[in-house]
Amino acid sequence: MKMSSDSVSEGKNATDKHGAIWHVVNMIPPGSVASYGQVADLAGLPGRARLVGKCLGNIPDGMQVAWHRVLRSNGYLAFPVNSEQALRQTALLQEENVAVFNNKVKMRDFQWEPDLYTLLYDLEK
DNA sequence: CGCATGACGAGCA
DNA sequence: CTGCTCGCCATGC
Repeated sequence: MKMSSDSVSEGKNATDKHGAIWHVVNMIPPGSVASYGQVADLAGLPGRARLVGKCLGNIPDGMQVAWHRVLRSNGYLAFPVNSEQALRQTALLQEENVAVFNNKVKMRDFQWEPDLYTLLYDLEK
């Protein structure tokens, strides 16, 4: 059958991407954090860090996503110091024993490192 | 059409 | 550490 190359094609539409992203984010274990780029990579969207940020800013009402475990690759929270969002994120992180100083987390100590099983199985579902 | 803007990131000076 | 450039791409003007 013929499938017009426009509008369709490319197996992933926006919805699929959002789903993949939220799936990855919700796999980050409590007490660990991941960067936007890391989430993008694990979601099969290399180089799409900004897309991850966009998704986390458009979480459907009611859906539960561990958005607070995602921050910049350099360890800084993605929000301005003392902003409402930064304060809330800091509180949520400290509740799971993730240390936040000066709007920043030490990635060396808290960055999530998925084990092989997670990479081969859990991330595929 | 170009141009600016994002919950971003890596490289370089 | 700071600042600048370029890559990324959806959106809006």
